[in-house]
Amino acid sequence: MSNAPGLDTIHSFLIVAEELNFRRSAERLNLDQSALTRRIQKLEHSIGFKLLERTTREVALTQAGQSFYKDNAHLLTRYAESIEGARRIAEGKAGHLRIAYMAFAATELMPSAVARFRQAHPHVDVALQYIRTQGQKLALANDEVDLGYMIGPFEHPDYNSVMLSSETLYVVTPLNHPLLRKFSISPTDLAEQDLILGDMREWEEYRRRLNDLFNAEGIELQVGLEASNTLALLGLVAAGLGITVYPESLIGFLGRSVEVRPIVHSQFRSRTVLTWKKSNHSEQVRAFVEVAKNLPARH
Amino acid sequence: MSNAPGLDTIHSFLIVAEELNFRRSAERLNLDQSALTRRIQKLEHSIGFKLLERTTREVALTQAGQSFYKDNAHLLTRYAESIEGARRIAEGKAGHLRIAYMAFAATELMPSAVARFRQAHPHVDVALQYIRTQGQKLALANDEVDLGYMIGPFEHPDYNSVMLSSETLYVVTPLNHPLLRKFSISPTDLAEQDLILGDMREWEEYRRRLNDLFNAEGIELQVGLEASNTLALLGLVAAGLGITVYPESLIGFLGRSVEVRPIVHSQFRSRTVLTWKKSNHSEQVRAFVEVAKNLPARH
DNA sequence: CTTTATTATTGCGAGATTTGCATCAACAAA
DNA sequence: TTTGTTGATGCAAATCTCGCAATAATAAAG
Repeated sequence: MSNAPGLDTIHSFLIVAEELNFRRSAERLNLDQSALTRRIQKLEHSIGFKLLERTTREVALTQAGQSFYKDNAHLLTRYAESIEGARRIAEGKAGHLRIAYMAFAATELMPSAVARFRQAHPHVDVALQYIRTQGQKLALANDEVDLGYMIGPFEHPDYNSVMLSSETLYVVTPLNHPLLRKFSISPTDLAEQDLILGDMREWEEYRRRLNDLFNAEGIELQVGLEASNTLALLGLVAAGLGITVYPESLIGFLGRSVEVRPIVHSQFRSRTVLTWKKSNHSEQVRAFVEVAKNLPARH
Repeated sequence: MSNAPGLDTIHSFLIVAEELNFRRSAERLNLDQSALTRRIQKLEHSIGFKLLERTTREVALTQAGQSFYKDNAHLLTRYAESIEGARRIAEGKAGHLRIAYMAFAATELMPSAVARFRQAHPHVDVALQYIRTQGQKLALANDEVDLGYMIGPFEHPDYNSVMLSSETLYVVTPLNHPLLRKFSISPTDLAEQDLILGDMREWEEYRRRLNDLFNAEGIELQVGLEASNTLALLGLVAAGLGITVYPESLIGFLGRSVEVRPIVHSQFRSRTVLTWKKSNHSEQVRAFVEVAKNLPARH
């Protein structure tokens, strides 16, 4: 039993079983007729019984040969299909991809990348999941997602990450707010203002980052109110209870009840990175990152 | 594409995919570890992409490798099963057999052979078909049946046949018939008797044979009446309208309303042969013939 | 930090396998 | 009888495969 036949040998038998003629079969196989004869002989020897009944003038399938043919007729096709399926995955044209995203990537960065990726790789099924930055780090570690759009920067020896955007932060104020007299705002202008921010549980990383930024400038944030969603937050701002700070990608979605002004300061930016495990060698990940990095700049 | 892998190579990959360790896999395969490495390398080269991601310390399946594994996990099992199925047929332990029989084989010869054959080859399904001798010759020629129990002898260059029985012929008479005074009958005793036989359409070959036998003795048959089935025939005999001739195998089935006497003459016998096409190399046929030839003599 | 142990890979020569060419034996058709 | 076609076989060259030994990478242990 040590000598299992090759797929080519099985293929040879299938051809002979169809042609019932060694010379023609050998021709189809681009093989010498004697070699073909020997392949069949060896195959028969390896399984222990005759598959073909042959005289010098005629070749016929034995009953066992018929059964063997019927059972293995599609073996090669199946094998070829298994290769094609695997190849599509290897080339990143199939398989699946689980992508996590946080709020700031939800409006522009993630959708446009996913749209373009799906166009290029229609056979890859993409699963999207809203997870906040901290949760994404756990999800990545546990291999629950393949990629995460998170607030950056993020440096870690086990992960790769590329910075996809560094957006200007904007101050969001009620209409007719005093700050609007200036066309652009500096961080120090916000020192005395009441801030309305998302609460810690929901806006964790963003709050942390903002704190760091202001502290670096020697400014202590005065958070007067908290809300857990954007709509509530905007309502409070519009009502004149304070101001808030949002990255550029979101301000296009704000209503007309508030005004915005950019914060002019090289450090006051919101950075979004795309992160994945270094040990994740999936070709789909590579392909997606490629797409995400090279998105055409939005006017 | 000319280098299709061997089944052993595929097997090797499956093992490695399970073990995720070349050394252990090589051990399971009774193969040097370097040879295993090369098999996998060659396999990957033949399909054009990597199946395994390996460092010197760890082996992991690529996504493509996972897909390839899943698709081919049962390839070897299926192949092994295809061999087993074919082997059973090759050994005559499976497959199918179509057997035709005529009346004289129906009571003893065919049933006992079939019974014994099915016991030895339970996986062969046997299809039985009542066909008269002439019809069997057509059925065999058209490959509609594999074997035929027919009235013999039958000689033909394209067919094999073995004689299974040569039975004494018996005269069947009404009770108290004059012929019963003799314990055994000679053919000439029948010269003046009224005979009742099966009609030509239903009893074709038997009638032909009987005619030949009597003619060879210079006796012209006087067929007084014809019937198309045995029961009607016996009824006519019992009613005293004539006598008839049956082979030994049937007289045990006759009722008590008639008497029988053997015909003592070396040529006056009914021969039953089992016939099959020489071109039919089915192992089941061979096996059945073997069984049929070597049936234990009945009592 | 060094040593040790374990891993997969690579170089190489011996042996086995496969191939193509030439030839043969069987047999059908002319 | 001749001719042509079939599958099988002898043989030598090319190719492939294997096992042994050595190597490089790296994790674990001292």
